[in-house]
Amino acid sequence: MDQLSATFAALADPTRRAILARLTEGPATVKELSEPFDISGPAISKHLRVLEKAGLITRGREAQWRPCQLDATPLKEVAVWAENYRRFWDASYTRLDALLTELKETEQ
Amino acid sequence: MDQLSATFAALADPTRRAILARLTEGPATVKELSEPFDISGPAISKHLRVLEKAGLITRGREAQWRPCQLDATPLKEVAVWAENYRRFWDASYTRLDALLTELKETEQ
DNA sequence: GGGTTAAATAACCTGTGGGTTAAGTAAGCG
DNA sequence: CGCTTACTTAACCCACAGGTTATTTAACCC
Repeated sequence: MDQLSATFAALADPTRRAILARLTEGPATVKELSEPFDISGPAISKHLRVLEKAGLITRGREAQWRPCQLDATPLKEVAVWAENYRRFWDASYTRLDALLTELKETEQ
Repeated sequence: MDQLSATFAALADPTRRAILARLTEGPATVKELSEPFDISGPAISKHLRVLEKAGLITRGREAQWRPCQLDATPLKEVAVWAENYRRFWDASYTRLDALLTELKETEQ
């Protein structure tokens, strides 16, 4: 699976997006991250593994804790990818497109 | 499934992203869209249904053709969502964060 | 009407995603 | 050493995603 697909797949789950949001406030342990959800520890571990494989988090080791930290690098790729479609949602670009089309027609 | 999750899930597949890229060049029929891939028609139909449910394409009806058209609106949501993480990948923001932290510490 | 083309639907297979519980690993602590 | 805490791994379940082939629907064309 390519990098971008892995990133999108990781982001498709609300729990994982919530984990990323929490990590914007700073590093956290697995226990802390699991607090807001009523799903089991192993389920959280799996989510973290997906995020780690997608390169969205890095993990440390401090005694019996495995602190997680956000790595937003892949999100830059997402932003860049989405930006390429800006002209298709942006109204001013749409008007520009219409203008260009019109010009092209009058040329012929 | 919420809108954002549906969008990310739709974007997680490379075939579907390729279809969106093709549709930036203008509307296309199902046949035309399936041309570049060596997967069956029904498989393409399923991909299109996913894209349609995510609101990324709209479909018309012209005789026996069902032309597909790009609707990038959900991609704006993606861009906005990703932009919220800009300060975590942008180096200058990182330096700003460091500066703010430093300031906060000297205040105490 | 009969044949052809475009596309969707149905039925099926297989892999994987997200969840569970139970057991294992690893570190702190009395 | 033995107990507790933090976390992972293993084994399992079920739903769904992505693919297939075969069939159906719908429209055009002769």
